[in-house]
Amino acid sequence: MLTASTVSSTAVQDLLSQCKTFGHIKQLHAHILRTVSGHRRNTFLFNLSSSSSSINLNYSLSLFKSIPSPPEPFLFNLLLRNLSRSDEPRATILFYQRIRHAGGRLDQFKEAFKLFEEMKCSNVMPDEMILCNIVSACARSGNTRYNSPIYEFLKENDVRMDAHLLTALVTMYAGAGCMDIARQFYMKMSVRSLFVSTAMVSGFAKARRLDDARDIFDRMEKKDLVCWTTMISAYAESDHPEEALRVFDEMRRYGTEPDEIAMGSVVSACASLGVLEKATWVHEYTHRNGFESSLTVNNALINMYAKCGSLDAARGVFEEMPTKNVVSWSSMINAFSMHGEANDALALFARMKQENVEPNDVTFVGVLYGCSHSGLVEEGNKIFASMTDEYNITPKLEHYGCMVDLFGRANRLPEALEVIESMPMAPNVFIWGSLMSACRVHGELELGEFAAKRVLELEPDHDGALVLMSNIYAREERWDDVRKVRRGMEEKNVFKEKGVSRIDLNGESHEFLIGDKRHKQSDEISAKLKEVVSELKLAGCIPDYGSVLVDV
DNA sequence: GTAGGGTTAG
Repeated sequence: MLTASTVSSTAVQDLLSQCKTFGHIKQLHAHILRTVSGHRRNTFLFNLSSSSSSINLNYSLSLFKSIPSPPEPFLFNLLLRNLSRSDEPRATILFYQRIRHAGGRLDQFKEAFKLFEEMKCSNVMPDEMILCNIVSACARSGNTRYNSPIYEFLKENDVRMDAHLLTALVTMYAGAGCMDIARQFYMKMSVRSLFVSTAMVSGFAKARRLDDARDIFDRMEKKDLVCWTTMISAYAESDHPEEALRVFDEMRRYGTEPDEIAMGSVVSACASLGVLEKATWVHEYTHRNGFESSLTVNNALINMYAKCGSLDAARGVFEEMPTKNVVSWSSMINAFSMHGEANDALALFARMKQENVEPNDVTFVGVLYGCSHSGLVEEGNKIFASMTDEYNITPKLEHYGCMVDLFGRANRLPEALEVIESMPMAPNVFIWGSLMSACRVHGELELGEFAAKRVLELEPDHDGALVLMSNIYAREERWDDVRKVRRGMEEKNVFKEKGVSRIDLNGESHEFLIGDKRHKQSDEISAKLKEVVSELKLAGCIPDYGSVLVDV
């Protein structure tokens, strides 16, 4: 590669632009050391460091370190630009921190960032393009803790906010869920791209602010498939499946046809709708439109059929799939678990193993969920242990939740409590809530009160915990306490959320609420229910009225 | 130079 014996600046620049491999870099490095000295050597080394940062970051940094005198700000910028384009957003962010402070977390980049200290002395100001890259690198890192220092830096230095920088800022804040700040920047923009508007819609959707999301969406002059999909999945995930399907219809009226991602969201909307007729309709739709082999769509269909009550149809989709991935297996396992078929779930888990499909953490949630709902305590316990022993998967909060449920449902409450105490993370409302429900079902008032109090610490208006507390006090005839809890609930407008059950028969929807006589066959249904309950009693089952809120 | 969506669980 190297032929010139005398090295001019342009020759080195030429050679630099030819550096495509690590070997080239090392060759050129050696050449510069042999043939150039003084200030020019420093400049060449710096250029080499910059252009090698995309090939070998560590080497680039050690090159940088070897430069004896601090380079000019321009050169710092060059390196920073290359760094910020690399796939390692953390490098940029830590680098950025180095510019401002000596502190900050140093791990694998520790060595590299020692030298960035020098930048503080060299009075460097990253240019706008680089700042834009830094902000976007920060967004990609997904760590919100860098947001405000970067913004403060922009403010302190009175950086001009152009469309690029604003887009990057909106994306960063929207991605971090800071929607009010994101909106401030969004409003400053005179021209708003599809990208930045979609980022806003998506951010509001994730923050469960659907009206704000819809507002941005409705004001968009142009809409493409991605932003339609964002709006559809926003409704689907926020339990507004009807609205999701309405937006889907509107999209097609506009002449936009779905791809498999959009289709997956639509299927998912039908899953939360829970209506089998709609499910079969969407299934046929996917076939008519060429999605019959789509992994994503088929995975969503398995889940949809399971949630619409048709385990057979779910199994049908699963078995027919030309290719399956871990999501397909997990979805089918969960489908069995959901329907109380833990043995089928376990059998499928075993088959998955035979076919050498590696389970992931979600797979285990499905398996454990099945075990807990079918009372397979020992089996579930073994599987939980195998996560760490065999599969090298660290149990998450959800898995501990399943274990609390597993022991709790089986009336093995001390062990359920042990699980909570052994957790490496702080238990959340669902964990304590699970223990609380188990205590309620099994009449363990003392532990139940303890669990309910933990729930209320985390969520003071938790309806279930307040009702349980009031019922526990009522049982102990502590009427003052009962009144206190009840009055508190009234003042804060907390009501036990009423569970509605719905069944769709022949295209007609039938809804039932507690104490509800609206249905035209209400009397017949009640009579049949009584009959079933008395048969259950004969078979040894005792109905549980413990959770019914008694009006005091 | 910037930059947007999805399927399993919870």
